Amino acid sequence: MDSGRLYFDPSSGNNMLFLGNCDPIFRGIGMKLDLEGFLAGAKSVVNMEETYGSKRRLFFSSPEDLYDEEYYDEQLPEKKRRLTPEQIHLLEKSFEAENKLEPEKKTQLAKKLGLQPRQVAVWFQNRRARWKTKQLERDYDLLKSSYDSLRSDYESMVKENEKLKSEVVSLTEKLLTKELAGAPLQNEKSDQLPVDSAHVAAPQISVKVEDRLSSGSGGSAVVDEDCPQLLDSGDSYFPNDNYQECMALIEIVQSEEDDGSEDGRNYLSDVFVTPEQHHHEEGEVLGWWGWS
DNA sequence: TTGTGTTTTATTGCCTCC
DNA sequence: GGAGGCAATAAAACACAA
Repeated sequence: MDSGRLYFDPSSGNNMLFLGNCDPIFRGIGMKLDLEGFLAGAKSVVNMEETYGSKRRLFFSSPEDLYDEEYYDEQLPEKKRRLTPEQIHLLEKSFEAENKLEPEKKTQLAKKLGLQPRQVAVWFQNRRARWKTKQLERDYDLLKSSYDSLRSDYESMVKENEKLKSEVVSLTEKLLTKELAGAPLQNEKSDQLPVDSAHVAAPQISVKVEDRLSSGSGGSAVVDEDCPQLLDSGDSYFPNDNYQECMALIEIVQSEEDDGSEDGRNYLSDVFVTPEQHHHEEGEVLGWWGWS
């Protein structure tokens, strides 16, 4: 560790290589050498494998070199030196062009920068890692804004839905009130509540027909115990409260209406029915009104 | 000045590909 | 099996507040 490090010597303006602490036998010994000289092929000193890792790197051609005074310096340089802005600029430019290095390009770049090829490789490796991290952040931001937008759409739709539901309830009430006031609605029903279109959006609610028909005056509609089910048993557009409110009104209307109707039917009987009843009720043609 | 957090450079170990 | 890539990590360098 901490061996073969490059640093910039401000006094000479040269990139220098720090050799020391690289091997048990050299531990504690530090030395400097002129990198330019090294790169130019100064042969007496360094025989270095490019690859670090588990391999042992050889710094001296012979043990004698270890004791050669000219390579020592009392003042130990920094262990790690940051690259100069110029070096980084060139590396960045190369990275922009290509984020992976061909071996030739690596050597070429290393020479140009006065660095070891290994340093260039490491720089690219770290640069790729940084790029990846940034890319992940960008992707996260993108997904988050997309999620936020969808969520906001969803929330406004929920609000709109609530609004429409309360509108339905209030209109239903008005309708029933009108009916209670005595206005015959038989002819209006098909206009106001076309069965086909109504199918699309209503919970299925039923009134037991036999109950409705059983007596002249006392026959009250009874809500089927199993009835308050929605077609889609999951999310309801028609909360239980509203449903019960409506059913209470229907009960009143129906008990009023039974007396006078010709066939014992009113438009509400067409409206509130379960699919089961739609099939089971004998002799009765029941419509149904559903919300989707 | 010092403590602390962040960034950069370098190492290690594992994996894949040829 | 060697070369090269990547993830994880160490450690130096740097930035900055107190």
